[in-house]
Amino acid sequence: MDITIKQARYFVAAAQTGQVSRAAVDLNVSQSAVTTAIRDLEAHLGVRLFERRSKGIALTETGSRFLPHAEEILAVVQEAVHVVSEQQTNVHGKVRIGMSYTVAGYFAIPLIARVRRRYPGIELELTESARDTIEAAVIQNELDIAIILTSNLKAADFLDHTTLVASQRRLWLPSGHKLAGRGDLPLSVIETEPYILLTVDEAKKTQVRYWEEQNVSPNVTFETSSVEAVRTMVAAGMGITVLSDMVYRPWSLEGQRIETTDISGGVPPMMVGVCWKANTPLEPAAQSVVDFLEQTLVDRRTK
Amino acid sequence: MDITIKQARYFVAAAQTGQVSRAAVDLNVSQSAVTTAIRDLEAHLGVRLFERRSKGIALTETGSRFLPHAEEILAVVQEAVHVVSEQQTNVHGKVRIGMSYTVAGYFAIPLIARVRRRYPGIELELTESARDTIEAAVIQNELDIAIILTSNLKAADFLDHTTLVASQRRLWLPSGHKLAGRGDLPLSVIETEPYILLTVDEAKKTQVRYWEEQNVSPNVTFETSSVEAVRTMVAAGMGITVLSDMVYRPWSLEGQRIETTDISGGVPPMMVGVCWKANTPLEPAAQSVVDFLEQTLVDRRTK
DNA sequence: GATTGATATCAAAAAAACAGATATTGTGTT
DNA sequence: AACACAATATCTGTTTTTTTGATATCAATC
Repeated sequence: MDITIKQARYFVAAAQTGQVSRAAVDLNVSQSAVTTAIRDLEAHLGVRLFERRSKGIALTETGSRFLPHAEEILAVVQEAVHVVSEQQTNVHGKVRIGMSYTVAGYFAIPLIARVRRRYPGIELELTESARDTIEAAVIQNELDIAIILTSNLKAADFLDHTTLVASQRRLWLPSGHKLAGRGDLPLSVIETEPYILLTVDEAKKTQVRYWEEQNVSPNVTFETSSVEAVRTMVAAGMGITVLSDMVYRPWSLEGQRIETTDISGGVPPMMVGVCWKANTPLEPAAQSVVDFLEQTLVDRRTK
Repeated sequence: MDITIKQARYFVAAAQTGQVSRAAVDLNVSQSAVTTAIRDLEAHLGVRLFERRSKGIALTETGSRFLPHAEEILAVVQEAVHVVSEQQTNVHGKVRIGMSYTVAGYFAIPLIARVRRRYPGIELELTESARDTIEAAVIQNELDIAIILTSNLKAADFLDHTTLVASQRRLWLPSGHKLAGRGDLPLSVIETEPYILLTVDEAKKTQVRYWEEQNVSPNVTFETSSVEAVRTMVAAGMGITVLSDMVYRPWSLEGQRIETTDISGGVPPMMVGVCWKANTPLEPAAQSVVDFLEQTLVDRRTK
C-alpha cells in the first residue's frame, strides 16, 4: 500500500555506491535483503529504477528522478526524529536572507524549508538576486545573512563567512564520448573539444578565472544562461563542459545520459557558504539560522 | 531503528481526528493497530505525543511540534511515488513568483520546494514583499505569478486568480478560558474581552473590514506584528484574538496550550490564492506551476 | 570456456503487524 | 460510592513481511 522508509534507505545506498553488495555491507544487512527491497520498491512503483550491469547497477532515468525524492524522504524523517528530542527552541525574530539564483534553485530552498520547521518562531524574509547586490545589501544592513558562492567574494573585507559545501567541478560528457570513463583528464581537453559555456550568475567569470590561471583557452561554441540547456546540449553530443556536482544530474530532460570525469591539475571546487557583515554580532535569530545551516551540512556528503 | 511511514500515517490520522478509534475507522484498520503504532512511535522517539483523555486524545506540545513533520513525511512520500509515474515533464523556463510575508512563512515555501523537485527544468525566482508591491509587479510584468491573500485584491480588474486555500478564522483563547469549549460564539465577544491585534501584512486592514461590516468594535489592548507574540500573549491569558487556521498552532513557544472556538455569524475565511496578469496568457512554465499548485491543494484539508 | 564479480532467486527462520477479545481508565451521573 | 459510558491499553494467536544464507544466474574478460 505504501513504500517504506527502509526501501528508500536501501535504494539511496545502492544508488550512491552503485553496487547492491557494497550498499548491503554499508547497511549491515545481507545483499539479498537489499536486492529484494529494491525489487519490491520497483514493483510497487511500477518502474525500473536501476539498469543491471555486470559491474553493478546504474540508475535509470526514472531512478535518477526518484533519487532526490528518496533522499528528501530520509532527510525529512531524520529531521522529524530530531525535532522531538530537542528542547523547545525559543528563538524568535526576523531574519532577512539573500540568495543568488543558482544557489536558491539547486541548494538553498529545501534548507530554508527545514529552517522554518525547526524554528517556528523565526520569520524569514527571502530575496533572490545577483551576488553583488546581495553583498551590498548585507553590508548596508538590509539583509542579515546571505547564502552565496563564497569563492570570489567581492567585499571580502566587510563580510565574514563559513563554507557550507564545496562542490567538486567535473567534466561533463555525453554517454559514450571517447573521453568518457578515462578519469583524471587534464583541463586542456576543453581546448580541442567544443565547449558549452554557462553564463548564469557568475559562472562565466569563475570559469574564465581558472582558465587563465592554468593558461587554457577553451573552444567555446555556445553560451547559455540555462543549466538545463547546457545539460541538453552536452547530452546531445554538441559539446562538453565543466560544472559543479551541485547542478549535475545524470540525465538530461530528454532522457539522455550524461557522464562525468574528474579533472586533474586542480580545478577549484564551487564553494557555497553563508556570510554576514564582518565585525557585527549577529542577532540571536540569525545566529541560530547560521548554526543550523552549518550543523546540517556537516554530515552531508559533498555531492 | 527507524520510524515507519505507517506510524506517521496513523499518528497524523489520530492527531487530526482526536480519537484513536475514529482514526482506525478512517484508516480501515483495527483500533489496537493504531494504538500500538502510536505506542511504538512514542517509544521510538522517547517522548509522549498525546495526552490520553477520557474523550479521546490530544496532542502534547511535543506532539504538535512533531505533527507538521509527520505530515511533511507523508507529503514527500506521496510526491516521490507520484514523480515516477508521471512521464517526464519537459517544461522549462523561468518563473518569477512573488509572495507576501505571511503567505511565504506559513504556506508557500514548502510548496515551492515541491515545485522545484517536480519541475527541475523550471527556474524559480522568488520575491517576498508587501501585497501592493507584488500586485504592481505582476501588472508590470516584473513577476509572472503571485501567491498572496486574494480576498481583497486591490487591482482585481487587472489580475486573474484562483483560490488555493480558504483558511477559517477562529477565536483563539487560552486554555481554560471561560469561553473555551462553548463553540459558535458571536463575534461581539471581542468587544468585552481584551483583544490582541496582529498588524502584519494586511491582517489589520482585513480585520477592521469585517468588524465594520458587523458593527463590532473590539477592545484592542495590544498590537503587534509578530504572530508568535500574539500566540504567547493569548496563551498567557492577556487577551483573545481572531486569526486564521493557517497560522494556528495549539501550543505557544512557551508550551502553553491555545484553544480555538468557531465564531457564528460569518467571519470570512482567509483566502490564499495564486494570481497573474489578466487577459495575458501565461508562459507554459508559469502555467505548469499554477496547475501544480491548484492540483496539489485540491485534496488538502482546509486547515 | 573458465574465472571473476556482480545480481537474482529460493526456502526456512525471524520479526513485525494485525485483528479480536478483554482489561483498564477516566468522567459524569445517580 | 457505585454505575454506566466511552474511550484507550493490553494480550494472544495468526498472518504477513523481512531477513538470512545458500545457490543460481548472468555478463565481461582473460
